[in-house]
Amino acid sequence: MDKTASSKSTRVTEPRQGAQAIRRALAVLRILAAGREAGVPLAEVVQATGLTRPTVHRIVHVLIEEGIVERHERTGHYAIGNQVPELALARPRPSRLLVAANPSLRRASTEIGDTLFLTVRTGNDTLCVDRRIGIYPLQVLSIEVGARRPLGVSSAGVAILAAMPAQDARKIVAANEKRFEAYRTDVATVLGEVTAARRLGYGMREIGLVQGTKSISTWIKTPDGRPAAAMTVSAVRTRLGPRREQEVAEILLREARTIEQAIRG
Amino acid sequence: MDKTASSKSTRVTEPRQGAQAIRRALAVLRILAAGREAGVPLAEVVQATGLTRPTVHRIVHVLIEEGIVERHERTGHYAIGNQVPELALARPRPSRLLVAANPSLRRASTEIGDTLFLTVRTGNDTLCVDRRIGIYPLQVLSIEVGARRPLGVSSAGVAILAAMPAQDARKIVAANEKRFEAYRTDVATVLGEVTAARRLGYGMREIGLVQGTKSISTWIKTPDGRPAAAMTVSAVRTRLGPRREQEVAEILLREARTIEQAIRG
DNA sequence: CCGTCTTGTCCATAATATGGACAAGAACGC
DNA sequence: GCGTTCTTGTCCATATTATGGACAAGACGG
Repeated sequence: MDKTASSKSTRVTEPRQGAQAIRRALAVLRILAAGREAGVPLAEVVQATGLTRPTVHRIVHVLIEEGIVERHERTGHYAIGNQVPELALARPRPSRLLVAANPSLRRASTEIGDTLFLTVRTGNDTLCVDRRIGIYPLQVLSIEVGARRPLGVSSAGVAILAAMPAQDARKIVAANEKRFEAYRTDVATVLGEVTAARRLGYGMREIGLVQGTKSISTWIKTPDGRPAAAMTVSAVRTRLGPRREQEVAEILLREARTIEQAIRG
Repeated sequence: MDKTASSKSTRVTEPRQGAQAIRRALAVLRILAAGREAGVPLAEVVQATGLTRPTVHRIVHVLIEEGIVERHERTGHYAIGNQVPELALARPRPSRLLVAANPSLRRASTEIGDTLFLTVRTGNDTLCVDRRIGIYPLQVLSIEVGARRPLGVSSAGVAILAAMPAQDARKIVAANEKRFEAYRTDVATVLGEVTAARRLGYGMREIGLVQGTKSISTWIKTPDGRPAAAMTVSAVRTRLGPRREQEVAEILLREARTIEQAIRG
């Protein structure tokens, strides 16, 4: 009687059934989360999840009745509702990672002077959870705390993918395929960047999500060896020439290792 | 063609179908949220939701796979997972209410000197969203930000119930019946307290949830007239005799009206 | 080693969620 | 005004999905 394999040590559990609807609702929520305050039109949720329109419509409206989703009067777009942060209050804030990373972020921000981001992996997305503004007058500020994107479209996402087994990374990238076009990229490009990052030891994007910017990201692994987060510097491209790229990468790598020690404690 | 009534002005929409499983999953989540960090054993979720054990088990484990729920190694209890605050980041923090209430809380805290709470209604629960510690050496601190309880078991809950149409209040109290016994109260007691609060103009509990304490709560209504929150003072009973109860209630009532003005803006 | 907890699993069955097809608005052009 | 092309919303027969009774397997205690 060994059907779903064991379930103790290995992480091969996924396929529990009898809850399609719940999984779908969560998939919808994650897409809505990517839309932040502004929210997302129904059609986009349909496209991003691959569900049919009636299904998404039904799910979204039930979630509205439950207070989990809100609808913007003006645009008709759907967004994460009040009740989500209310549920979140059940957990201790700030998280372990944020506490562990705080000194490193402060140190690196002072040393580097450009904008620093701390980004976590959540499912198939990256999520910006902290941001430090540097002292230089020209800062890349367009990415805010809470910003969520498919893994692979930012340098942080590339770094995180590079730090996991190639097969897992491929699976995630494939799962995000439908969402890539909105960011003007595709599976092949992303996989190429991931391979490059593996070779370099850190993630890099010559063309940041913001026009004219460049980003460098190092991954941060949990004690079990899986990448959980990334530390990123973004700056106008001209401020990150080859020599400085090297310098910045070294600082980021050093602090990433420090954070890894700190979460172990 | 008037089936589900209109849908524009009136708030009678509720009964959308085709999503039983999603609603159930959310009901489970709300119970887990009440368990905060410590979480809740399966049996208690079963009891509180009225669902069958196999159903709760299935739901909870799917939510674990999805990262929405976590399980405590030690106790086996289930709790709200990482991904919930991550979804919550999609919303602007702090909320409008928190911003609007801030000056009032500061003022009242200085004037009164005992612990002040701001509590919101969320579904059939109250949820503590802010707390101010006063200057007196003996403070009621056992209720923390994030604490969640069935509407009706705290003075804040009684105040909120008192401020809504009697019929709505009765419906909520009835829905919470199963959860009351854990707080050593029942439907009749709660309804009695609600009636008393309506007469007084504020909620009051001679026997607070903490032994030997007394609490006074005023409700805060949104512009549409529905109570959304409550402002509470808790203190050791001896510090809240009839004369001081009157004083404190007046301050709370004054600040509640101020907050109502502020959220209108 | 047996009773009494708890949590976990199975599977036939009924009920639920599904999605194709159609409808109803909204925004635009002319 | 009237077609055109968007978007979102609804219906309902159908098969897929979630359900829960019954049984199993640990964990604890005496």
